[in-house]
Amino acid sequence: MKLLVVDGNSIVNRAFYGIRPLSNKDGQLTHAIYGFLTMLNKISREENPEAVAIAFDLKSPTFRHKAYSGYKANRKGMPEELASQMPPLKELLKLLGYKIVTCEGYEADDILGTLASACEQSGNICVIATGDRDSLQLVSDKTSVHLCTNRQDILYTPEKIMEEYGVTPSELIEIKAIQGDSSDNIPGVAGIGPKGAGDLIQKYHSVKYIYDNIDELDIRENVRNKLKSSRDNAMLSLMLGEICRTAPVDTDVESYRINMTEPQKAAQYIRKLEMFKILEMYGLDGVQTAPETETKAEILRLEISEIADSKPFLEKINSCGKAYLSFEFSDSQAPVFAVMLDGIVYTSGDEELFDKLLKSGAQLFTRNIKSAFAYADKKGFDITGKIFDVELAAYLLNPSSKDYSDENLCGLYSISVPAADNEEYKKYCPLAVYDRLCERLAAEIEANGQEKLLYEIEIPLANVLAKMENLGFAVDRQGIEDYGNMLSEQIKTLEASIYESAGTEFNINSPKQLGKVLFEDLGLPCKKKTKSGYSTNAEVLEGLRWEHPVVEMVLSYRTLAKLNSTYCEGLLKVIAGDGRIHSSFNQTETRTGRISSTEPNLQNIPVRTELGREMRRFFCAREGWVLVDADYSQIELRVLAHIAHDKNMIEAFKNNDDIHAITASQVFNIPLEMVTPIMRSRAKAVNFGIVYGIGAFSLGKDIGVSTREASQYIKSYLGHYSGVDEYMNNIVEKAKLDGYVETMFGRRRYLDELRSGNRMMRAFGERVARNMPIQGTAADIIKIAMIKVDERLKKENLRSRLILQVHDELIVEAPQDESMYVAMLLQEEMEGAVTLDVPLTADAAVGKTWYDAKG
DNA sequence: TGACTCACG
DNA sequence: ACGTACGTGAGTCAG
Repeated sequence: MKLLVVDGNSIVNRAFYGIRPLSNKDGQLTHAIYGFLTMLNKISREENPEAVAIAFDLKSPTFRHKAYSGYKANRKGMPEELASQMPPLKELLKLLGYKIVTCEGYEADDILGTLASACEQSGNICVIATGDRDSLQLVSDKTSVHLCTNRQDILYTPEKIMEEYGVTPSELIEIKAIQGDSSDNIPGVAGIGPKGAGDLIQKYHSVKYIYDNIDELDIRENVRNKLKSSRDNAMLSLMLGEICRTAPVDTDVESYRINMTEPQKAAQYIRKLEMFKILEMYGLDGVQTAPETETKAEILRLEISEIADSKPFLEKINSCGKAYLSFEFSDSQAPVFAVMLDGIVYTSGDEELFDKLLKSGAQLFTRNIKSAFAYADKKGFDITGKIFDVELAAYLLNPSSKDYSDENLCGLYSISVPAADNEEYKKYCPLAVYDRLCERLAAEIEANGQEKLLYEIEIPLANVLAKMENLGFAVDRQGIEDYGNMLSEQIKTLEASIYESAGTEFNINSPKQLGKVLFEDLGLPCKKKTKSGYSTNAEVLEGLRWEHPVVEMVLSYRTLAKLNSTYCEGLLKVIAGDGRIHSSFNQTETRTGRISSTEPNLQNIPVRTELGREMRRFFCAREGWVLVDADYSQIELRVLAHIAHDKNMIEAFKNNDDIHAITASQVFNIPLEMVTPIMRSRAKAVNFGIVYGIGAFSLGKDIGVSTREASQYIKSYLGHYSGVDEYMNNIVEKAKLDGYVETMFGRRRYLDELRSGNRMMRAFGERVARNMPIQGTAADIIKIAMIKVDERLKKENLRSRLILQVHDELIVEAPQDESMYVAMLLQEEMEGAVTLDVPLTADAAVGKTWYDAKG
């Protein structure tokens, strides 16, 4: 039999520091629990043990079997954020059928040693899972150590240890006795480190032998003296370093067999912690959780029937004024839908009935309302009545979530979903409890003060986005093909030159192969590395430009290959039958409130380089029409000036000054006339940095000055813009108190990172706290502008339509004769979307193609 | 599937 | 001592 012995404390520590904080709605942190179970599961899959023992230290032992006064005195206590996860973790492990082992006066290490010995004696196999190299001394032909590190797991057998350390497992104790271990307060021999200790033990095998023969051995004199003066410490260390194998714990391997007796309880507990991935991992996602009232015999059944007669059905909906609705559309756009009434789910495919429902004026409770808007747009009618969209509501409540499915949301709010006996009907199960789910979500939206955000921004926006998707963006297919062919030619030529220059043929697209060629075959100096090898990104290559002619060619190759594969080939693949590209605009993807664009992403079409910008010549208006393009000028900095109430910055924007030049004159303390282009561009980078949450190192790297100099700039900046300085400090403090930050319109982002024990993670949380209200408010503003533009185009019976948004830019396709008016309309609605303490300005331009229409 | 690279605001 | 600015999506390689 195979026994897996888990070093619980070590693994939970790795999980805690390795994963960013997660918590459930009660505020219970769960990332250490989640990480622990994920790691345990991975190890179990690899090792396949029949029995598992999970060893933990006890919190405050009353005595130690190792009588050494300073022992582990300097080991840090467990942070509260981790301590709070220990009781639920242990409870959950028990529910999952694992046996937990602790022992008064003994450490987890000692339990590992004891169980490993027990296995060896009873002829069983033992695998120890730990993140700590201390346990390697326990390795034998029956015991292996599965070491979990940040990078990868390594399985240690006696052979592997010999390969890595050149000694036997038990000789590791001898090495440690000489080298010492400050984290365990093992003194060792002063002045001898891992290398010296390893060499001594490889040669002489034991500390005792070394001391017994110390004057006869071939040892360097200074090492001999160090050994001599630390003799007592070395002997003590030998004792301290050896893991005890006689802890009084249950050594009957049979008793550790995995045995989950109450899967329902386990499932319920996992749901309470909101760890739905774990539910799947243990195959418990199908296990029904007993209702909290303990009337567990009763299983909710989905009651379902077809709508026989639509007339009385509609009347009933109209009289209650609410419809809980789910739907999907087939390729022919025929709807299949279901409506919940009094807990019963009614299904239908009657198109006329569906349209009537959408037009009835009843409040619709549903999800994916964007696709219903798209359907109505295609059929030429409007959806009336108030709309509640589950996914949009859930997104506003927590934009960081990755899963807005009904199942997940019901789990989140402990709403038991009825089960269906029919596969086909499974998808309708949550609809039977939609009244409860919607009520909960709506109540939270109200409690957060996010009603306007939901009903006046996101839901109307879904309609605008649906229409943009339907209409699409016309493209010049032939133009893209020709351009792509031209690129392919150049790529072929470059490829040949690169092979010749490098003296070898390889896959230039493979960073691994490219790294080998540049840094090994050609011997170029390597400055930066990635996890898996040499870094070959553009920044690194720029630095090597003058080292070898092949570098320049690789840079060009990369540029051309990207243009060709992502843009030419990629876009050609998604041109629809109408000659237009219909991107999807996702409204629940970003954590800041921006929209995203997929299949294809039209928000990252090249513009920064002239060659890439050519691509925009192929995005055009249909025959006789033109594009009207308008973009906000400095919207994020203006938002910052407003929310930070910074007098200085507000004044600059009121005067319609060149903000980067003004910033330069302030930061460098010189008159505006004396600002050079270089200074302006540095000031611009500082402005960007401020919005992103600033760091001197990165700013310095960005503008090519020392970290020192960059930090001078920042200091000077914050000195002149004291309102910004105050805001940056206050927002972080507020975020720590509230647990979230928000935009001017109440869009929230929760920041569990701020409570992390990990410094990097906390620093990240602080930058996000500074940035999200700015980026998010700007996102809110352009969304409002889009809704207003759309409304006005409709109200004024114009034929022009919005076709694209790129964060601070809107594009309208307009008939030639409407173009001038629409340019004005766009500018007006964008600038007037909201009123801030600073003016908002937008610049509009008209052109036949996107290239021409962008100022 | 994750890592790397690179396109955009 | 350690890694380094915010937010995205797509193509490619390699395990």
